[in-house]
Amino acid sequence: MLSKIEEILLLMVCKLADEAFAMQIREEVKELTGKPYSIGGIYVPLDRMVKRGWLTMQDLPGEAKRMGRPRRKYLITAEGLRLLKESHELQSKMWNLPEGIINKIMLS
Amino acid sequence: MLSKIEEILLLMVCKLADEAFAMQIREEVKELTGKPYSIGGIYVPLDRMVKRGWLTMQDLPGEAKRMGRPRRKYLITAEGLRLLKESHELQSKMWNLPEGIINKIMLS
DNA sequence: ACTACTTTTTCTATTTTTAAGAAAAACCCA
DNA sequence: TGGGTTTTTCTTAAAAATAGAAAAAGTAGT
Repeated sequence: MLSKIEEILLLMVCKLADEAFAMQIREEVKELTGKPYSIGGIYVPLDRMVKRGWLTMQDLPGEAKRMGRPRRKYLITAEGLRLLKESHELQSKMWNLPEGIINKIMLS
Repeated sequence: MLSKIEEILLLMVCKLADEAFAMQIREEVKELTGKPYSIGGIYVPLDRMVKRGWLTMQDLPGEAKRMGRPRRKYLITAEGLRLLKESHELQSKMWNLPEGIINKIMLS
């Protein structure tokens, strides 16, 4: 099962598409959650997912005009997509509860 | 931020209401996710959430006809409800993406 | 009442993940 | 060339997930 941060990161990679660089992703996560994330908090799970084959990296050496190391673009794999879909389906299932329960939660 | 299992457990406590005993919850989680969970996989996060004030426990000594120790019923607190709501809102926000991206994922 | 059995909880140990950030690498421009 | 900026690599510490043995408490049969 995907962890929370893994799910968020995979989704942000999909969303950013050609702009899916680690620091851009970090920005998106901050915006989404409202909380700043440490550098390791982004790279560590991203790299773990690369190792597992849920993401791939594509080096863009010097191509884009910028400072720093060769930027790495992240791309989601078929397996990554499958897991993300599965995760979303679990959530739909989870929250598919009787009206009364949902109201109790959402009106709290 | 709630972890995946914490969110599921809080939700199952809400759903089961008067039947929110650990082993019942374990059954529900298995049914929801399709995977069996170890005993510790249920009790450890439940107890952690009690310590944090997201759940409370109510002892029902001998009341219900059954074997074993006095059964413990779990109840969600106001703080637990708040976190669950927050978690749901984050998810709605996350998955609120352009149609094209959603399709790419859901049709994979 | 003693014993065997069932159910639920308590407790512990191991592995995995999260989290934070220092240090290194690569590039830019004066 | 040398100082400044950006991105990545690497390391460490804390928290969470996972698995399951052992203990507790009651029941039923003899």
